[in-house]
Amino acid sequence: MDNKNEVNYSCPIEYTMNLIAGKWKLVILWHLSQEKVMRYGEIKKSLNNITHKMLSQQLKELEADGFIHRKAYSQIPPKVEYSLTSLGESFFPILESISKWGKHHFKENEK
Amino acid sequence: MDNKNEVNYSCPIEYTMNLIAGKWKLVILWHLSQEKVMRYGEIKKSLNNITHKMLSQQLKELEADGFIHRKAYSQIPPKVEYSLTSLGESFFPILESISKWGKHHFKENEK
DNA sequence: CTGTATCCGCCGAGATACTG
DNA sequence: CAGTATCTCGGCGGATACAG
Repeated sequence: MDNKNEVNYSCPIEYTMNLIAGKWKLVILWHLSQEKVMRYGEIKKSLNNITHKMLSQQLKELEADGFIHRKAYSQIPPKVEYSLTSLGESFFPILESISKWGKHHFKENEK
Repeated sequence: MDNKNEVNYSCPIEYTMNLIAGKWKLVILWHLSQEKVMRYGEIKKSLNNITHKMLSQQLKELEADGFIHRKAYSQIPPKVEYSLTSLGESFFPILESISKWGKHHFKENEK
């Protein structure tokens, strides 16, 4: 009897990638891990070419997955602060290894 | 004078993610790092729900980016072996940290 | 067995406008 | 300032067939 009706993750990478795949999530987590607390507008400025819609969408998913915490101040104009949860912080080793790789291999493409 | 006409990678993560984003690439690299040499059919079997088209596409991109090496035997039926290049092997720290994260956090979702 | 080509439905993602 | 809703469209990705 096989588990036909379940998603069968053949490996942990597949499992993880289904949580963080996409161009933006890890980048957002990375900035939050550096700055600790960031407002919506700050996050937007730190990313290239991300649209308003995409960013709110990604933030919502990250929050739903329990990776980030959202604190809204009830005021006009609104102010919202984002920060990593402890689960979000558990990505730090991944973020570091990717950042390290990027730094190393990006240099070779610079003029 | 700002570099307006260039893609401005605000951080190394963004740079790297544009190379390996997507659900499949890291999974493929991971299996190759474990098995060293795999035939097309072996890779396909090791992945869940990937279609023929998607796999050839991903393999082609990985080869174009210099992450994997492709060795074709001129025979009928054909035989093709894929393996990591040294650049591909440089992803190992990333793969390891993701695998480690997945193993740890996947357990908590098992029954 | 491995790879390419074509057709096509669906949804990711941009643009825009509106709300509190 | 932060977020939602609607409309729209290109292209991702599945199914299928064909080639070597």
